[in-house]
Amino acid sequence: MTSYSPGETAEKSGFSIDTLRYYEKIGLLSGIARDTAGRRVFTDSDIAWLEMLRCLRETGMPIAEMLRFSELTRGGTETYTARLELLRAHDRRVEDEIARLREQQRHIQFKIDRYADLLNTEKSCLSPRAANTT
Amino acid sequence: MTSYSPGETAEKSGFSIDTLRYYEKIGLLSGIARDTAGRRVFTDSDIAWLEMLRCLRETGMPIAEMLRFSELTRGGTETYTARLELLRAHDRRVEDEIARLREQQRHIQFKIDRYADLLNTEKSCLSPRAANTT
DNA sequence: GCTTGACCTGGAGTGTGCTCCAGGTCGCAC
DNA sequence: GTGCGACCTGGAGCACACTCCAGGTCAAGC
Repeated sequence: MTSYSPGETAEKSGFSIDTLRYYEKIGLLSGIARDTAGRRVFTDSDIAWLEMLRCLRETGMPIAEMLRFSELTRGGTETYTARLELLRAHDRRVEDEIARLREQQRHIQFKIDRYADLLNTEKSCLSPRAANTT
Repeated sequence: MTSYSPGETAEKSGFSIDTLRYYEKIGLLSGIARDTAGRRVFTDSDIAWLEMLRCLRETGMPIAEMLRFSELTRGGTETYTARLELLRAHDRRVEDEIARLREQQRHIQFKIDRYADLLNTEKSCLSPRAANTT
């Protein structure tokens, strides 16, 4: 099992070293090994867990809920159902968020079209003979 | 031209009265009329502008950029190109954000499937004869 | 054995976007 | 003319998720 220094882990995971420390402090990372000098030693499975965290984080899950998920993950088989439900609820929220963004994007694109039209009209006024070339 | 009290405006726009005051203070709303008692009086075009702000806000545009957009809007025809560019850039960011969410959502759904499989396997162990009924 | 650089700790500070509060004003209903 | 509720102001406070800092430790290279 390969092991990684804090610096390597930061680079691989995309979290800063400070964020890694912060995540350990609040309990999102647990059981991180130390070397004789007290420095953190990350494993492949730590990296995998960090990727999971990154995925949840980037889809807008609040830290508090990620904490709940990592507590469940520390539990055994009997927490599978709860974990599944948590992820499914989050998946639905992501779906809703995407739909909301799409909807708002339509409004923005409508505005964009309006401005494009206004600019066109303006151009036509400046050079009237271009008005028919629509 | 219909006019609206702060309370009505809050309800119609979805922003709280405090947020409306805050937006006026920082310059996102300008030229809001007052009645004789000094109370704000909003018009239909204020409401329309608030809808635009809501749209930009909910698609993740930072306040600083919304400020820039409202300054452009206060300018005349000669800012159309700049406004168009700003909106187009934002539209692209929204597009990217949606793509990013979709991509991360795939990872989450992969995890969901894994947990669902694990639960199935577990069930099969408890009642072995169900193992073939895949 | 000394320097260097990566890391350690606890705790304070930061940026963003609101949200709340104290103390006051106004207009209307009773 | 008193009470009430909606609103006003300036400014403080808050939630979130980090990010930075001071002061210190350790291992490796020269």
